Amino acid sequence: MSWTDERVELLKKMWSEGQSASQIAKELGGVTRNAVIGKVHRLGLSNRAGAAPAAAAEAKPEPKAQPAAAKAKPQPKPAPANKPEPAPEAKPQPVATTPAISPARKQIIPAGQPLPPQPSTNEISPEALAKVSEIEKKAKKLTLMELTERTCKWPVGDPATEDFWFCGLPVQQGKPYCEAHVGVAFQPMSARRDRRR
DNA sequence: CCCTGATTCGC
DNA sequence: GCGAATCAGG
Repeated sequence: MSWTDERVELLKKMWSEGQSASQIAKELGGVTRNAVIGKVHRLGLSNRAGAAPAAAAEAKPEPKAQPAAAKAKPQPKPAPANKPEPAPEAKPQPVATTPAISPARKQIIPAGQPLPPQPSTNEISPEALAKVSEIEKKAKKLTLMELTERTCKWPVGDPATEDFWFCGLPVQQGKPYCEAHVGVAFQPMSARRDRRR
């Protein structure tokens, strides 16, 4: 595949829209994200200047004044030092509360058996909760089968209803949930204690 | 581990 | 000009 006018145009469009290089590459097909990034640079729009007003104070004193000896090929190649790897220490402890109880559930009585006692909202930080309800609008609303190792597995709604789905947003590394849901699922023990009412 | 963009350099 | 390999960061 070569960079035809239309392909370049699509590239420019998507790039200025904030699409990632990999997304653009997928859309275009026949190219890798590296190719896209390379092209972006050659086109000179690496600064995402597509629509960004940009900060006036763009102090870019980069003289770029490389002495004639530009061919300089330093590459100090620092030695990969060992990683002491801090220490587990104060690791937040997973809270085993049942997620459910989305704001949408309200007072509707589940069609089936009454749900088990739900600790729900009262023990979760308001901030985290707010964050959740906000991103839930953007949720992918996946079905059980659509979940992958990389999609948030946070359930939303009532399983006894049609109004039930899984968040599906990109998960936080290692975790089973997206950032927002990790926020309500995992809490430092202290925070949990303090909230006790 | 997954992803992001940035850079280098042989082709 | 092109883009894989690599780098650097989240």
